[in-house]
Amino acid sequence: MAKLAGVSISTASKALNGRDEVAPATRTRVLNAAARLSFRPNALARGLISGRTRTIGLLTDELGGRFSIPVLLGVENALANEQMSVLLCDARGDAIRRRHYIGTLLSRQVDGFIVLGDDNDLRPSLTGEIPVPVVYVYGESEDPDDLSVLADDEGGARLAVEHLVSLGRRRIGHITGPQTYRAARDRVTGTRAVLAEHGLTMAGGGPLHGQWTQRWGRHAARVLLATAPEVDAIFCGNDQIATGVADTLTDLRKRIPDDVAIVGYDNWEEFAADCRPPLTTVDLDLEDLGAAAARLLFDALDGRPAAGVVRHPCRLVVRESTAPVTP
Amino acid sequence: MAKLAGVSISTASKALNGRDEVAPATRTRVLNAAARLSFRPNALARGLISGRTRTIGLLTDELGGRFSIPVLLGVENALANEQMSVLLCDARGDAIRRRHYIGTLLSRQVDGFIVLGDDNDLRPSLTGEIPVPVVYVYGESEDPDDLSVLADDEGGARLAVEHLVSLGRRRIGHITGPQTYRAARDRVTGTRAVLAEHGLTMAGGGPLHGQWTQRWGRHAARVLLATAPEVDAIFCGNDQIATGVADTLTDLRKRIPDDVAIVGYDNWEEFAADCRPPLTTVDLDLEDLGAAAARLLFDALDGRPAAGVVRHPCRLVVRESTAPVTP
DNA sequence: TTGTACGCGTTATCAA
DNA sequence: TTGATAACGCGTACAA
Repeated sequence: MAKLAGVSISTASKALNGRDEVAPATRTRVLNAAARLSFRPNALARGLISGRTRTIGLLTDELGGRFSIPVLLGVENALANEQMSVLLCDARGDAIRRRHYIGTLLSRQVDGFIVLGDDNDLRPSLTGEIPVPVVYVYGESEDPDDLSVLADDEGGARLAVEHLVSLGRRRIGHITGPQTYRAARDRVTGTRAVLAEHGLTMAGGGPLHGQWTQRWGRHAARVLLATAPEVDAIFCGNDQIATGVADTLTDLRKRIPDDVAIVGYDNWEEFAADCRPPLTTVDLDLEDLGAAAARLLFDALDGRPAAGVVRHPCRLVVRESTAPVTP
Repeated sequence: MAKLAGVSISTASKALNGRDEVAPATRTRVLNAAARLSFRPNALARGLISGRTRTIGLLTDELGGRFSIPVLLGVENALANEQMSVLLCDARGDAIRRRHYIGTLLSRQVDGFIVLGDDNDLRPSLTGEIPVPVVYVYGESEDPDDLSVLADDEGGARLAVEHLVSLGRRRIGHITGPQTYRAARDRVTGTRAVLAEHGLTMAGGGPLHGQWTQRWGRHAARVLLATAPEVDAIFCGNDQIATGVADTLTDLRKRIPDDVAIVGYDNWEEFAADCRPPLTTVDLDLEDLGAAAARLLFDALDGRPAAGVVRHPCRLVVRESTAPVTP
């Protein structure tokens, strides 16, 4: 290519990289030649010299789950804006595999890591094995010196319950997933806090913990209506549970939202928007979460590392399953 | 590292790469030193020499859709088994962005491409812009000289309808998505073929085309039952439609599967397994599809390129929404 | 069996 | 303003 332009290799390099120590005429000659040959500088050679590859490693544990993808998308998008690329590795929750991937990524000289949790519980820190910056996203690292970017589940629950209270609902129940999930526990905490602030107690006496499924929603709704027939709103731990709850309420001839309002969680479009009726729900803004993690990784790469926990706010999406109490 | 082992760099290289022109004692010394320093050969430098990076570019258009992820997972898994890595790029259906990504991936010297379609329609070939092997998966390339690995939608429909016929169902309807989708058309073709082979016609006179949603399923089921009240089975274009159909049948006091059997499509766990009743459905085996594409890419990288269309078989998953006709 | 020298494609330094 | 040269880390032919 330099030959085609009739200059030396180093001059061509300068011309292409926009350095100003090159004559305009020469530059255009080089650029033309490059275009004609559709020349692309070899990123490997560049990385070898600069020590930076403009590549980050994305380590996940459960890409199949529906939370990983939006986060991944947000990360990828933010990285692309900075001309960086993603090497994707799914360890499938296997420690051996994870170690192996870390080695692979390091040998490929990635500039940094993003570790994507499969649920939002605490997870062992990997930072000790990794000599480049690491950001944890969705799942929190056990090491408080690491940087974790998380969805604000407590805040999301607050949004949901405050919405119900503001609509005049006073007998609010809560049906959610297994207590072993931090997401479930945090949402209970947020729910309790808001109820207490308004001098209310939870209908049914406490949260009903079960599975994250429609089936559990259908069952739990029957239980809740048996123990607390006067319930006028149900906040559900996710949209599938909410769908099941809606099914049961309909079976029992309760009108939604007139008799009982329902709020879901996750804004899983296929469930929430197509429910009968469409669900008011909490959106985790996961794509934004991923983008935020990527930006914090850039900061670390630029020598401005951070530590601790960043909580990313959720958004309330209002649809037809909630409305003011009818007088 | 070589220093620590007290040998020259090239001797160390030979020892690590298992070449037999090195003394056993030396080798162990080198290996020890490498382990102590947790030495990892620089993949960039290797790639620079060998011309092969053991990296492939995965180009998608709509990672958000639920079909991409299983395929991606299958690809990633198959690649990891061959010690290869994936650079992930989501063009989001934008041609500009796609060109840009192709350039990025080429400059990073990927060994090959996998192009993941966002739906299974024909798509323009990218092979002209790409000087390394390319395999198209899920969506077919317009150029018959390219290699496309696709789900066998016609075959999947055959599985579903043959299952219904074998259960003694004779008045089979079909509710599916927009006719603009090749998936919908192919499944209609398969359905018609099987019905014809058994001397049957489609209940309702023909397929009902609408959206891929529960809402459409609920509506279309009413339409179908109005025009063909004797229908004893409904094959649905996806699991969401099937869920909607099940809802309406239940509303209309039809028993599933006693009065009407239902088959879905996709085996989308959250819908199919948690439906009332759980759905018999067709699984596209997408992870396998991705793995197959990866293996065909390896073949091409090894100098055994292929062309044309590979159709990957589907699997019938039988649950409670189908059963033999009661005498 | 081991070590020396070269080259992969690029950028940076420095001499011309 | 341009070009020669070294260096990045590794693998390999070839010399010792």
